[in-house]
Amino acid sequence: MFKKVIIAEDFEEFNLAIKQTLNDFDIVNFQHAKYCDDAFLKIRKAIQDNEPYDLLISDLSFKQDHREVKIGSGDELIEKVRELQPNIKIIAYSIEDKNVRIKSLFENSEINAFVLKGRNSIEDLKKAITLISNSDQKFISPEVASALQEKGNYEIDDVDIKILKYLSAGTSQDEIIEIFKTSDIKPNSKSAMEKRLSKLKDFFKANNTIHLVSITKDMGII
Amino acid sequence: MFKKVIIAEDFEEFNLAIKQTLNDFDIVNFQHAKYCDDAFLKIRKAIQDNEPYDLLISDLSFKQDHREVKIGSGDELIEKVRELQPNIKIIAYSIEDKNVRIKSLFENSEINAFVLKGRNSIEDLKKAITLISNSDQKFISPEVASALQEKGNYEIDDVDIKILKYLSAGTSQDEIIEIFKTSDIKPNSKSAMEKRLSKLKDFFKANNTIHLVSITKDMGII
DNA sequence: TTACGGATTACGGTTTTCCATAAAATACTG
DNA sequence: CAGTATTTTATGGAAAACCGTAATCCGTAA
Repeated sequence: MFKKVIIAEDFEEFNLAIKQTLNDFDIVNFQHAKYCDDAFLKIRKAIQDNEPYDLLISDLSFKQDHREVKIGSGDELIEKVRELQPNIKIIAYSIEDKNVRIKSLFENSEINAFVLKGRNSIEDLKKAITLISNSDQKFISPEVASALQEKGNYEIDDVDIKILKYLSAGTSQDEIIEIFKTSDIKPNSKSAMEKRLSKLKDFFKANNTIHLVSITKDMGII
Repeated sequence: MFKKVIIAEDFEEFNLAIKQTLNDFDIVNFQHAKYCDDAFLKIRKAIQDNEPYDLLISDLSFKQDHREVKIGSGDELIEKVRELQPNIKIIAYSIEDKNVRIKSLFENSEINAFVLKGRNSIEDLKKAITLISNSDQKFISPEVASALQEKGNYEIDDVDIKILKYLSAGTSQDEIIEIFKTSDIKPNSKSAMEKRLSKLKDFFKANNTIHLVSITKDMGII
């Protein structure tokens, strides 16, 4: 079982629930941080002190407030932590239920478990901790387990995202082309723009551009 | 102080936190429901039994799952409850931070308090309960207090919202007109549609329709 | 009834987007 | 180097959206 745990979570309620869960496991050596930055610093300090954490439980989205932060999301935190301390076990604990993001967490950051916040999340959290503490198995909440089976990704690149963001900000296609030309972004013809949009609409099964922006907004990719 | 409380909240973690808060007030007679439908039924039954609740603490957004529901959101629940039992005190307890929705809750459903879930929500919840239990004052979490000072009422009606929703779902203007004609929604000409959209774009300062949908999505109107 | 005003609808021209095809540029291969 | 893909750009016509103006409908009041 885990000996030293760090929690990154901004909401009081979830912190409370996680603490109680850890108590049930007789884990007493844990700390929590309400900001990703704090969590990261603590993890780094623990390594320096030769008393590293062996489990990170992290939320994905953090509310912005007055404080300036370097790491603004759990995704970033997880990525950095995985890099800093490859052997730490990581549980993502979030309301996020978009397949793309969940899959990316498992593939790119090699998280050990994904627990979906919801009507049965505490139970799931317990299962996840039990499972990953003594094995290298992965845990994922059943409601979103299908995320991992998703096949085939055509990769969406930076330029795609840029286009979508400009569109959602009210920029016309022609204007975007102009912007791309002046900032020297490579494919910048009318045709290229149209082809890209067509691909995106195809990929996201969108009827038209409005629909496309709407979908990608919902998915949180813009 | 309140004698009998009902909680409508689907997440375990928040339920736990609310319960602890009520304990601090020595309120022991409370029940919670994970679905709006259940909460409504309990409130109605309590009235019939002549033992009505005197406080409702309700979340605004509820996760959808396999179960079919009549009341899908806290907004609806609150509206119906206010109608059924005008004297009940209502606390909306939500992550929602869009001014429009908060303002509408105070104005249309006359909620007594709005507590924003976040880094200090338990404290706010306590303040809200204390304040509204013995007076008719309103409470609102400071982070969103500005919502009430917003001026300029919208003349945006149901049809506007319908149009925006259809647009964001990928329906073309012509298709929407067809739908309106078959469902007998009153202004259903091409011109009317265009004029409406033009008004909306003007009002929201949107460059084009994509922008309009994007803005209204961000504001939580659709 | 008639006259007026507001709301709705109809119409026409312009712009933007959409889509298919072809030309040009670039990369890849033997 | 020639020849063949692949990618990027160009072109033109169709559809959709945009925008101003004019005609029509409809309720109200003189």
